[in-house]
Amino acid sequence: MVRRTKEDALSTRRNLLDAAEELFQEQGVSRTSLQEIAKRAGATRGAIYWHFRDKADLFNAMMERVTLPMEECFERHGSTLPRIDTDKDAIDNIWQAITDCLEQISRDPQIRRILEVATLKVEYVDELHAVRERHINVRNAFLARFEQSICTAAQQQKLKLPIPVNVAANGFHALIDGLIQNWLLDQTAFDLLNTGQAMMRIYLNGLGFTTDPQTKTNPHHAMGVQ
Amino acid sequence: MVRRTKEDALSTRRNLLDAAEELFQEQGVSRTSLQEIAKRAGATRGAIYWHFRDKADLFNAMMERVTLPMEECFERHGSTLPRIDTDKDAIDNIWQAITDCLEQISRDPQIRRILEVATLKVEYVDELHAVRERHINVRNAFLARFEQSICTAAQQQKLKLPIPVNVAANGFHALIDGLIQNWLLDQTAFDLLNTGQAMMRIYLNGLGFTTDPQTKTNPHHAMGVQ
DNA sequence: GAGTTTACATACGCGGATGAATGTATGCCA
DNA sequence: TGGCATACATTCATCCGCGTATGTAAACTC
Repeated sequence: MVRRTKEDALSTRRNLLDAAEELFQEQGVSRTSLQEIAKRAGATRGAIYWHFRDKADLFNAMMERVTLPMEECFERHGSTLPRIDTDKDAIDNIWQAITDCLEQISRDPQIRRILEVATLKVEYVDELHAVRERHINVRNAFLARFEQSICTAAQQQKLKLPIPVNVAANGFHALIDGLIQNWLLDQTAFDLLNTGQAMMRIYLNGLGFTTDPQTKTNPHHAMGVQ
Repeated sequence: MVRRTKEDALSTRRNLLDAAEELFQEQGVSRTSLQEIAKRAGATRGAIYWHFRDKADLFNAMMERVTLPMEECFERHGSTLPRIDTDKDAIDNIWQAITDCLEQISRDPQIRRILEVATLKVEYVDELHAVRERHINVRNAFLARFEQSICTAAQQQKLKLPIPVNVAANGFHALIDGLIQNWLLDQTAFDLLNTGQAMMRIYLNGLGFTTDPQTKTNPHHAMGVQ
């Protein structure tokens, strides 16, 4: 084989990650050999070992391609901490961020594939525990964020929460997370975005918040999705 | 090694399943060899191949030890379909069943281990797809059950639901499922039972149901846990 | 108490995956 | 236009796990 230019190398790397994505989804991570990945990418194992240290390194690189855009959702909608004197309702930021996420998952097949791999097709142990830690960190960031928002919103609406705010945050996260995971298990079972918004309304309503029936789907903005 | 009696054989089988449980939890299913399982159980691979066809068969047998007691939770509380003229509130049955489940998970370390393996330490592909199908079936049964209950309860309380009943059921399931999975990810993060009950109250309240603040933890009854 | 079955242990052969070592042809830079 | 680094391909040695075949001694049956 001939030596490639720098752009060719990047494309090779992309092809490897794409092939890994597909094969991981089809057969699971552990049952997929580097040989197979290389073959589908039209390369050899040599290319893999050039771009990545080992399979775990490749896996982590693959995960980067989805965690980044997902985290952007939250940065887009209120990266600053909510303040009581903000014009918009504090709940609204959360609502928008989640809606944004769900839309992205519904629309982008690549994100779907990777999420499916991450939730169903990989064993969270030892050398892949970086992903697990990242998972937990994302969750904690989400919880802290939501606790703040819900606290502020309660003050805005002069509302006494029926349960402690951290419990409310945990529940909200469980709701969204469970919804996504269940949807990944059978993507024809229900509509992710609609059901998700309905769930949020029910839950927030149960907390005592008055949510104006804003089913407004935000007009798509340019996203940095690969 | 000497030939054992029938009871000894059963105990060997139990030991193998116990060892598999532990090792699967520690290193994941795919990275655990039958050799290791046999060694920890104080036996050889011969014993495994006597009791089980292969690793997938062993895995399924291990799962049986938790799916059965969990399914019993629902059979205990209203195995019959809810009727409008039933004395108790239809929601109450669901509440009790979920509470029962959560208690069992909190209490029994074996159930916890197996659930952890099932959600984090295994790849749901090909030969293990029996488990995945069982998962989906359990979910569907749960959904059907909850749809019935919520429908009946709405009539009992003369309530017009804000969202379609199947959407409400999906959301409820996602909430409980997500809660359990998140708790498994970090069991010190929150209290499963209390948070679960709070979540149910919030969600049902959001649907419009009046839930009497019944934090009543049902007195433990004898369970057929293994 | 002889034969059969059970409940394993041991031994064997095989494929396949991994990581490292080595080969190689080209792009790039001075 | 040489020389070095790049971007792989190829080869090699090793190991490990699986399934199966076979051995075996005790339990059970009659």
